[in-house]
Parts: sequence; structure tokens; C-alpha cells
Amino acid sequence: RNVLETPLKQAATSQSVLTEIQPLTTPPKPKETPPADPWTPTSNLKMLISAASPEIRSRDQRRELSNNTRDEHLSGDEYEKSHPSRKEKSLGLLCHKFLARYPDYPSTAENNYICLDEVAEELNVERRRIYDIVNVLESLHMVSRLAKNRYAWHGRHNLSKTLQALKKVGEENKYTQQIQMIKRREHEHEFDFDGERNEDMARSFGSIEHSEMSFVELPGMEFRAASVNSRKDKSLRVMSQKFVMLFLVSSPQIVSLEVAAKILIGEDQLEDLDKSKFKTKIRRLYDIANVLSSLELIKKVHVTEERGRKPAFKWTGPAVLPNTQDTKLEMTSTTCPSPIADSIASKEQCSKNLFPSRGKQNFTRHPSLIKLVKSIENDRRKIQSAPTSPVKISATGTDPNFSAFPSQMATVPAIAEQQLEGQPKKAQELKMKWSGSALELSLSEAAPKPEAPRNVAPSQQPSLGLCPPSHSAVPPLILPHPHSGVSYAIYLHPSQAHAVTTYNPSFVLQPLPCANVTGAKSLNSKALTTITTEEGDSHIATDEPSKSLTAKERATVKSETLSQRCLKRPQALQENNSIKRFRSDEENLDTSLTFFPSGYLIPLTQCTHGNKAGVSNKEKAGICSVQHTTYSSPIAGVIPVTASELKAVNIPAFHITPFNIMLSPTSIAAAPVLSSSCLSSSNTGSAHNPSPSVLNFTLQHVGLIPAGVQVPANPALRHAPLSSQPENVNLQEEKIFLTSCGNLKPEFTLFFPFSIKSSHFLSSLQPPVPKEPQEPQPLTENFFRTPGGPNTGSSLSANSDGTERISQGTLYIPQRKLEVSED
DNA sequence: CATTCCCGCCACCGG
DNA sequence: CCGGTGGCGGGAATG
Repeated sequence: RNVLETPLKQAATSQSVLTEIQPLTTPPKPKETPPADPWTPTSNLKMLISAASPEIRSRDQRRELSNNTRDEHLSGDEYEKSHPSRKEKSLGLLCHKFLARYPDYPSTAENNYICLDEVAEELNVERRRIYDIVNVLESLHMVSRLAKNRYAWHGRHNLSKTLQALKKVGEENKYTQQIQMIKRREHEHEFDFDGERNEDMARSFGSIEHSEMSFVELPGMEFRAASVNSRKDKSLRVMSQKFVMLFLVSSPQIVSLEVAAKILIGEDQLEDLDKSKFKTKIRRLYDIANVLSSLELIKKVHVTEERGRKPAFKWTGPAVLPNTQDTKLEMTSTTCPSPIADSIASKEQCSKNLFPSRGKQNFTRHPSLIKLVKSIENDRRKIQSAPTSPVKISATGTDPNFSAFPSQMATVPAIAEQQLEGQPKKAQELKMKWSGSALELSLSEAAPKPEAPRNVAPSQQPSLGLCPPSHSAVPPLILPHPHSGVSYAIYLHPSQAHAVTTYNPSFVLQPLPCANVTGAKSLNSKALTTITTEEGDSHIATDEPSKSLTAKERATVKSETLSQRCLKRPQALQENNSIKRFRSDEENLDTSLTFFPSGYLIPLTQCTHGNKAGVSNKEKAGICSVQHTTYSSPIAGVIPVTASELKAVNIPAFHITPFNIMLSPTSIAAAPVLSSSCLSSSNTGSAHNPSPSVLNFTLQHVGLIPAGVQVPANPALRHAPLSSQPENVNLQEEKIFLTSCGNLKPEFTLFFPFSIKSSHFLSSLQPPVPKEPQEPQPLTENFFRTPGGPNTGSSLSANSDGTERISQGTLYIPQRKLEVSED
């Protein structure tokens, strides 16, 4: 069929098109392509430029010249056709145009409706292409379908939430391990896989890990018309989500197409490396990647492994912070116990459902996990009682607005602004964004030495019968494996802050936990303590490193455990009873998420329509809906709710977490900025930097850091090699930042983002994993290939090359085997 | 030749 | 039953 036709058509098209034939139905002449396009801010321009290869650009210029001066009067289609350049028709470009039409952060009030027909027409493309774009946007919840030809534009408001959710789901799915496995396999390829140990692992992964997953819904919009969110969502959307998950889960946030494709395929059917299928998958991934690139969430790079150079993409989007919200909730929870709590649980459940795993039996609870949970709960209590607990603060403000914030908090923004000063444009942008977003500084401390993963005796763990609601708190603790460390976040803005935090693994600095700091912190420390048995005082810097890592891991694990538990519960999701139960159980907990009958997760942030619609009927719905209402996005304003609801509302709104200042998302640069500032001396002239004093001030203010402690501006930064190359920049920054951290205190250790330990630990904790000492950590594996490595034991030594080794106070410069190169 | 990915056929599905 | 959706894969551009 196609075979025959295609050739003809194409032949025809290619030629005729060139000439000028275009059976466009489009009456109005589009000619938006030209410079006249209203690109969104600077970013778009940049993107465009970067996107377009030099050749194209030159071509464009030529075109302009030839065509006519940039006269407005279009000479018509003539030149239009003249751009046969394939690139000009690229999805990425098209996506840019598309995005240019809508604001990143549309106000709720606006009528952000998208009519596909219109758009297609205006952009002068076939509808089909629009679908491609919209579908991936949908996967990020940047748009939602309202009806037939209509979509609602949400922009980046929920983006952070979506990412968080995706990350979580990704973690639950053990994507990290899957990636690992694939890489390993490929590495040892024909070597055969029947290897003893590997085999086991492979098996387990293969059968168990892959699960089918359906679209991950977030808050806000799904339900509406049942019709709208008809299930059966197949690929693109889901594929896009999975793809994103891979980034969020892997530590160097780089994912190669090949791996992604394999994983995406693998899920359904255990691999049968169907070649054509693989090819198709790749094609689709390119489609998705193009859109994501337009969103500036990823960028294309190449990774050079021993096998050669492969196409890959690097995450450039906002770092997905652990779970700020949860953290916040945790803190707040004290004051307001509420239904919110379930949200997390429900969330997990949802995700679980999404990823049905075949073997329930597979889920094992790791004792340590259990312990963790418990400890957390305890912490919570303590926190509650604690005088200084943040809770109070949040409690204080009844008003969801952040105006209510305590004075100290208020200062933060100001500081931030100051910091921003030196930068020309960005600074401004940031400022603008400020209002809406929180500035995030995440500090984490690294652990110098790898420690044995678990010190804790298994026996100790008591098992909890319930799904620990508390876990709501957990999420925050969970840092992506690579970065250990607790981060505290201060939300300047209400939850929805689209704020994309820049929590970048690489930049994470962890302050040692101070005893009295806020809940989140305390949680961590406690958790650690408990788990680790050994150190009660987390506060002391020394042990921190190991602890923190552990903590993270544990947290992670724990979350898994929880979710698993949830699964265990009989059809909890679907049943009212179960729901009720949840409620009661979790009453004390607060989470930002609410359980939704539909099985979708609904983020607080966006529930705008939610309240009207769904609520009324069923009790489940009622419950959910209520919560929804409660959460209604801050932007929209507060929606009146019942008292109980109110509580809930407040919580989310305030989210004041101990310490995390989030920079506006857009400014991915944010993190970098900070870091650069640190080394400003050597660095280019970007100017200013957040002086350490400011930082200290802030930290102290917040209470994260003991008054005495100071974060020095670090001279050490200078050490960092400067490279003019773009790619290197990131690394440098990372290093630098790290260094500075190290200076912070003797206790502080530099922490390399890709540290093995964490992952290592993680893996060790994982239930499903067989007895073997372990496989090499995920990260490690990617970047550092260790020949014999896998079995080395828990020590960092895993990196045979020593790359991973970290010593206190030392600048740690990773040597990557893999090289990432810009396109 | 390899990578990237546009184009559009056509199955499907929701109204 | 029809028109909107969107899976899917050929094969053209590009590298």
C-alpha cells in the first residue's frame, strides 16, 4: 500500500512543493516562519538558534535577502515553499511555534483554550503533527484535553508536580535498575548471559520489574469527562512519561535513546529484540525528544562509550526535588492532621496500579525500611512537640497566601533578589518569577566515606501493619539516589509554585543536620539514626555522610515498601471501605496529594475545575473532590471549604519547609548561578554571586544552620578547572559547588553527584535483589565501567578507577569514562 | 552508510 | 457512520 503510493507522492511532493504547489486550505497566508514570529521570550530565540544548524540559519538569511527585505507584505507562498529544508519542518521547531502561542504560566483566569484545528491552520501544518506535540505536552500535564478538538493550556504550572510524580513512579518501577541491567547486558553482550549471578538478576528484573503502566495522571484535570481521559492511552503519552522518568531516575541525567527504547519496549513483553519494533520505538522517541527539547527539558548529546558514540539526551529541565511538598506536609502536618496524608499513599497506590507488577510475592519489605518508617513517625511526633518546629509557623498563617509567612521567611526572597543582581537578564527574569516561585537552595552534605549499607539489624524492625501514612514525610527525604542529603525547602510561594526547583543533584550541598532544625531535617536525621542504629546524633557532621546516604536510600526503599504494602491491601483503591480506612489511618498525615477514585493522582495544585465537577456524587468522589477544592490552586484564590478542609488547605499553601529555597524553574541557571558565584573570581564575569554571607544569613535565619556555622565563600572553587566548552560548564559548576560545600565545614564533604555509594546502598536494600553482593550501581555503571567491579562489595571501591572515591575536603573531580558531547 | 525523523496511510474510537 | 485521533513504518533528508 504505502510502498506504492509513497514513492509517487513523495516524488511529486518534493518537486512540486518546491516549486510552490500547495493545496493548502489555509486561506490566510501563514508565513510565520519568518523572523516576525512572536517567539516567546529569549529562551525561544536561543533555542531556535541553537536548534537550527548554521546552515539553516544561513539559508534563512539568504532567503530573507532574496525574498525581499523583511517587508511585511508577504510575497506569498513562494518562499514558503522555498524552505523545503527538512529542519524547518521539524517537530521541534513546530513545537516552538506552538509554545510561543501560550504563556508558560498562564493565569488561571485566562481562557487558555487550544483549538487544534486553529493551531494547525495557523501554524500551517497537518493536524497530525499537532497531535504529536499535544500528546507529549499532555503527558507533562501542560495541557489537558477538554473535548474533541479542544485542549486547555496549563503551561508549566504543575510541571514540577508532574515531574515529581513521574520521578516517583519511575523509582517505583526501578527504572534505575532496569537501565543498569540493560547496560550491563549490552556490555557483556554476547558474553552470554547465562552467567550465574547475572542470570538471576536478569530474571528477576525481567519478569518482575517490567510492568505495564498507563498514563500517570496528575492532579488536576483528568477526570472531567470520563470520555476525555479514556483509558487506552497508548503510546506517545505514556511513552513520553516513561521517557521522562528515565531522566529523573538516572543519576547522570542522561539517557541514551537505545536504552530508553529498550526499556520502553521491554516493559510490555520481555524482550524479544524485535528489530523493527525497536526502530519504530526509536522513531517515536525522537518525536518525543524533539518536543521535550523545545520545552527545554532535555537536550541532545552524545555519549561515547567504549562501544562508540550513541545518541542520547540530557535532562536540562528543572531538577526534581525530592519531594518538597511532602516535606512541607510533614512539617505542617503536626498542626494539621488531615486527610491530605493519604494523598501520598494513594499516589503510590496509583502508581502501583499503573504499573501492575505481576508478582506480588515479589515485594518484600526490607526490615530497614520498616524501621525507617517507624522512625519517621516518631520523628514526626517529636517534631510536633518541638517548640521551634516549623509547624507552628505554618500554623500561624491561616491564610494560604504566603504573605502570612513569618518575617524571616519573608526576608528570604529579598535576599534572593540581591543575589540575582549581577545577572543581566536572567536576574530580571528570575525576579519576575520570584513571585510565583520559590527560590530553592538545596544543600546537602555528602558523605565522605561509603559505609556499609546497613548497620541495622534486621531484627529490630518492627513491622507495621498499616501503610504508614507517615511516608508522606518520606518523600522529601528521598533524594534521588545520587544525591544524598537532606534538603530543606522553603516555599515562598504556595504549592503550586511552578517553581521548578533546581534541585540539581550535582549541586546539592547538604548542611549537616542541626538538631533542632525543622522537621524535615529532623526526620532525616532521625530516620538515619534509627536505621543506622549507631549514631544518635545526626547533628554531628562527621557521621553525616554515611548517614545521609543511608537515609536517603532508606527513604527510597521505604517508599517502595509502602507502596508495596498498599498494593497488598486488597483493592484498596477501588473500594470505599478501603478508602475510609485510609482516611482514618492517615488522618494525621498530610500530603499534598489526594486520593482520587479514578485512580489518578490529583495534585493539589490544579484542581480548579475539580471542585465543581466531580464532587457531588459518590462518596469517594465526594471525598476526593472535597480535598480538591481545598487545594485549589493558590493562584485561583482560596476556595471556601469546611473546617477540616481548611486545614488541608493551609498546609499546602504554606509549605514552609525548613530549608530549600527554590529558584525559579526557568532559571535552570539558578543553581549554576549560585555555584558560579561562588567561584566568581575565576569565573567569567558574570558577576555577582550570592555571597556566602547571604547564604549564611539565610540559612541561619531559617534555622537550618546553627548560628555559628558559616558557609564560606569558597576559594577552593578556583581550583576547578575552567573549560570554555559548554558541556564542561556543568561539570565545572558541579565541582565547584561541591568544593564550596566542602569548605563549609570540615565535616562537610564534597559529594559527587554520581556517587556510587548511594546507589549501591540502594541496590543492596532492594528487596528483589538477590543475595549477591551486588551489581554495580546504576550510575556507576553508566559512567564508570568497572570491569570486575560488580562484586566488590559495598565499598566505593566499586569504581575501580577510583573515580568515585571521595574524601573530605577534597575537591572531587569525577572522571568520566563516558563523554558527553554536544551535538 | 548511519542517524534523524517527516509524512501520511489507515485503524480505531468516541460521539 | 463519520470525523477526529494517533499508531506505525517507509523512506527521504541529513550527517
